[in-house]
Amino acid sequence: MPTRKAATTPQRRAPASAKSEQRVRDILRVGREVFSERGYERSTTTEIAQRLGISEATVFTYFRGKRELCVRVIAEWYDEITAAIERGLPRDQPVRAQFDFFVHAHLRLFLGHGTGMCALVLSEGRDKGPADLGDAVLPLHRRYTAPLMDLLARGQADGVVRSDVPLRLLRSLVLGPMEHLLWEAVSTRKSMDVNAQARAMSMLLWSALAAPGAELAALRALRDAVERSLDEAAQI
Amino acid sequence: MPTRKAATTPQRRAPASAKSEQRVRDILRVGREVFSERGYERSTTTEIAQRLGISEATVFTYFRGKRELCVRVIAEWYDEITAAIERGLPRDQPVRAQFDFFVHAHLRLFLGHGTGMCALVLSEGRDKGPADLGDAVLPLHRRYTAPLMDLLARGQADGVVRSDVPLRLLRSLVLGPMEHLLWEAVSTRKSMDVNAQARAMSMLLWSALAAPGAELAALRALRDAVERSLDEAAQI
Amino acid sequence: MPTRKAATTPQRRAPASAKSEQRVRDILRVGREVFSERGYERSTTTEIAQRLGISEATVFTYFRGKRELCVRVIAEWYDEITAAIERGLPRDQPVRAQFDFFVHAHLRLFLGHGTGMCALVLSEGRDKGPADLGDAVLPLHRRYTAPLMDLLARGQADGVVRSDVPLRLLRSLVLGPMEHLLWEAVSTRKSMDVNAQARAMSMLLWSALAAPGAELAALRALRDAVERSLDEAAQI
Amino acid sequence: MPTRKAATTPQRRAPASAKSEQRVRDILRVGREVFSERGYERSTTTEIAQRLGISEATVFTYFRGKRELCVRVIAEWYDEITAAIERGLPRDQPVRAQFDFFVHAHLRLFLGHGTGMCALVLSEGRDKGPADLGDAVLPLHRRYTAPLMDLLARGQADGVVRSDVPLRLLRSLVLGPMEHLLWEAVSTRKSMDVNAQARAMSMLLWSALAAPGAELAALRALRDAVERSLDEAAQI
DNA sequence: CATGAATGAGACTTCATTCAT
DNA sequence: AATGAATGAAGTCTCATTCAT
Repeated sequence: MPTRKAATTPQRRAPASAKSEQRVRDILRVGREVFSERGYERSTTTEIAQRLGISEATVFTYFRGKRELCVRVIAEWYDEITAAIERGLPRDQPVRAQFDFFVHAHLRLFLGHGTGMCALVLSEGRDKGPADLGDAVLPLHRRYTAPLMDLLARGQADGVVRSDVPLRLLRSLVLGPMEHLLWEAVSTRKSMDVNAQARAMSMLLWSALAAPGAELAALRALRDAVERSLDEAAQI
Repeated sequence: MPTRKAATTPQRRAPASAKSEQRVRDILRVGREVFSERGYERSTTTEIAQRLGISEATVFTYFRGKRELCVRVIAEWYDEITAAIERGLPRDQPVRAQFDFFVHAHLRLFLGHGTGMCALVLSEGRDKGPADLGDAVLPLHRRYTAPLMDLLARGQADGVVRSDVPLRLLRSLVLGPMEHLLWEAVSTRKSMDVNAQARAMSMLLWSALAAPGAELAALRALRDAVERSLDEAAQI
Repeated sequence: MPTRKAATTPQRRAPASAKSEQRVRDILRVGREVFSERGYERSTTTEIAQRLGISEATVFTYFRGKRELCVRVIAEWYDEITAAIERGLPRDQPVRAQFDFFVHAHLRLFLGHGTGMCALVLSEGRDKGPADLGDAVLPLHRRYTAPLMDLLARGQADGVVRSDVPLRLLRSLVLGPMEHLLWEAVSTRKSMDVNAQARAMSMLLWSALAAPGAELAALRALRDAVERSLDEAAQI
Repeated sequence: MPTRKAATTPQRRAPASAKSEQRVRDILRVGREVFSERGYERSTTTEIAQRLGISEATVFTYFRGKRELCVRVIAEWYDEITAAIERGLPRDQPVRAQFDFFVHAHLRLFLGHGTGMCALVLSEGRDKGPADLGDAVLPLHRRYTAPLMDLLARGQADGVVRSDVPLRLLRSLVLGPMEHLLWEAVSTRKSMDVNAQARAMSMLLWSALAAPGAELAALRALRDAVERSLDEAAQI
C-alpha cells in the first residue's frame, strides 16, 4: 500500500503527445477488458500490463493507480453509451417511439461489448472500502438515465404515461427489468437475441407505463357521447 | 486482492457432534455478518475468527476454505428466506393477495438483515474465475423464486395475469424493479419505509402484470351499454 | 512507497506466549542490527527477515509495519541505556563523580553496541514525511537526559556548576561535544579508546561547567600567600 | 526504499558551454532546495526535474546520478560557507575576536538558508552502503573547520587557549554544542534569535576554551614578583 | 542537446491456508 | 478438537536510470 499515503511528492504525469494518447487508449481498452472480466478486486495491474505486453510500471506512468484506472474505464464507457443514446434518440417522434429506442439501445449497449461492463458497473458501483467506485459512478449513471427521465416526464405531461406513481418508481420499473434480464444473461452466460428481447421488453414495459385509464377514458367519453346522442335522438 | 490458490489438499472433515454443530452455526452466523458488511473479497477469515474469539485455523477445520464458507452462508440465507416465503404464502387466497404478500416479504427479507446480504448476493453472484459463487447461487435463487413463478403461472391460467408475454419476462418485470429499488437503498444508504414502498410497488407491478383483459372487459361493458341504450332507444 | 490505507480490518495480533516473545525479541534484535547499519530508509524488511531465516510475512505477524518495528527498536534501546544510566548513577557521591559516571556511561553505551544506534537515533529522530520517527524519539531522549539535567541543576544549587548560563545551554555544552566525538568515530570508522576519551572529555567538560569560583579560590590563595610573605617579612 | 544499482555504464559527459553551465547551476540550485527539504532518500529526481520544468533525463545528462548530484550540492554549499568564513575572518584581530566571528558565522550560515542543508549534511553525511556521502563530505567538513583549527592552535601558542587537551577535543568542544543547538532548532522547528544565541554560545565556549590558569598564572607571576620584592626588601 | 517513454528491480504489505502440537 | 505459528504467493506502487529519436 500499499500504502495509503499523503502524496507530498508530485506525481509523474503523462504528457499529451500522440504516442502517449495511444498508450492511454490501449491501457483503457485492455483495462476495460480485464475489469469487465474479473470485477475490480480480482483484476490485477499485472494482468493488464501483461496483456499489453508492457511493463507494469508503464501503467502507473499513465494512471495514478488501479483505482483511478478503473474509474476512467467506467467513465469512458458511460461516455460512450450516453453519447450513443443522446445521438440516436428520435426527439421529434412521439414519446412511445423514443422509449422504444431507449430500450433497444440500452440492451444493445450493455450487452454489446460483452456483459462484463454491465456486471462491473452494476456490481462495483457501490460503497466498499478503499476502492469506492460508487461515488464516481453515481453521477455518470444519472447523466446516462437523464434522457429516460425526460422522456417519462414528457410522457406524463402528455398524459400518455401514468401519473399516479412517482417518476422514481417508474425509473425502477423500466431499468429494473432490463437489468434483471441482463443479470440473467450474465449469470447463465447464454447469448440472447437482443432485438427480439428488446421488442418484447419494450412492449411489456410500455404497457406497464401507459396511463392505465387512457383507453378506458376514451371509451367512456365515447359511451357518454353515444348516450347523449341517443338521448337526444330519443327526445325527438 | 490476489487470487489465492484453490485448495488442493483434502481437508480433515469436521465431525457431527452437538458441539461441532454449534461451532458450525457460530461460524456461519459471524460469516454472514462479515460477508454482508464487506462483500466477499474484502472479508477476511482473520476477522471472522477474531469476532468469534477463536483461531483462524478452527474456521478451516469446519470449512474447506473461505469460498466454501461464503457459499454456505449464502445458502443458509436463501434457505431462510425461501422458507419464510413458503411458510407465509397465503395459498388459499386469490393470486393477487399472494402476489402482494410476495412483494412485501421480498422487500422485508432483503432489507431486514441490513442490506448486506442483499448486496452480497447481488454483487458476488456472478462469473469470476474458477469456483465462482454464481454457479452455487443460481439454483438457490431459482428455488427462491419458484413460488413467484407458480403464482404467476396460476394467475395466467386464471386469466388475471397477462398471457401475452413469456413467464420469464414477467419474472424480470417483478424482480427487476424490486432489486433496482434495493440497489438504490443500498447505494444511497438511506433507510426507507419498507411497508409503504412495498404497497406502492405491489400496486404498480400488479397493474403491469394484470391481464390486458381489463380493457377488453371495459370495451365489453361499453358494448353492453351501447346495446342497452339502443334497446332503450328502440323501445321508444 | 506503499499505500497507506485506512485500517478498517482488525490486524492480526501476536499472542504473548513464550515462543512468541522469543520471536519478538529476535526480530527486535536483528531489526536493531539492520536499522543501525543502514538507517531507516535504506533498511528493508526483506533483509531483516532473511537474516533471521524467516519469512517476511512473519515479521508482519509480530509488528504492524516497518515503521512500528523501528520505533520499537529505538524505544528498546533507549530503555536499555536509560536504565543503565539510572541504575549505575552514584547518587550518594558528589555531583562531580556523578557527572564523571554519566560521561563514561554515555560514551560507552552509544559506542558499545556499534555506532549504528547512535547514528540511527541522531539521524532519524527528526521530522521527515511518513516515517516520522521524531515524535516517538523525542520523549525517549528527554527521559534519557533527565538524570543529567538533574545533576546539573543540583550542581548549580550546590554552587559547583556555573549558574550564569541557562541549563539548556549547559546541556548542549555537555551532550554536544560527546555527540560530535561520536559522529567523528562513526564517520571515520576508527575505533577509539572509550575509557581514555571519556576521561579526557569528562575533565574538559567539567572544567567548562565548573563554577568560575575557581578563580576566586585562586585569588584567595594569592591573598594568603601575600599575607604569609608579609608575616615572614615582619618577623625579620 | 530500495537500494538502487550503482551506475555502471559510463555516462556521456556534459560539455562546458555557457548554456551548459547555466543548466548545471540550475540543477544544483533546485537540487539544493529539494535535498534540503526532504533529505536524500526522500528526494526524487522527478521532483527536481519538475521544479525546473525540464525532463528527468536532462538531469542525468549533467550528473551521473542522484548520488553524484547530491554530493555536488553539498560540495557547493560547503564551498560557499567555507568561503564566507575565510573571507570574513578578522585575521589581524586577537584570537578571541576571531573565535567570536566564527561562532556567529557558523550559526548564521547553517541556519541561514533554512535548516535544510544543515539537516542534510548532519544526517546524510554518514556510513551507508557503497558510494556513501560520508566519504565525500568528510574532507569538505575538514576544510570548512580548518580556520577554526588554525585559530585554536594559534590561541594555544599564545597561551590564551588551554593546552592541556588535544586540539581534536577542543574542536568537538566548540562544534559539538553548536550542532546540538542546531539540531534542536531543526527538531523543534522553532526559529531562534541567531545573534543572541551566538553571543551566549561564544561566551560560554570561550570560557571553556580559555587557558584555565591564565589568570592564575598572572596571579602567580604577581605573587612571585611580590615575594621576590619582599625577599629583596628583607635582605636589605 | 533534450527528452518522451519505458522499465527492471525492488519495497512494503496482506491473507488464505497448512501443520505440528 | 483446537490452535499458535509460520508462510508462499501475490498485489500495488515507486523510482533511478536508459535510450532512441
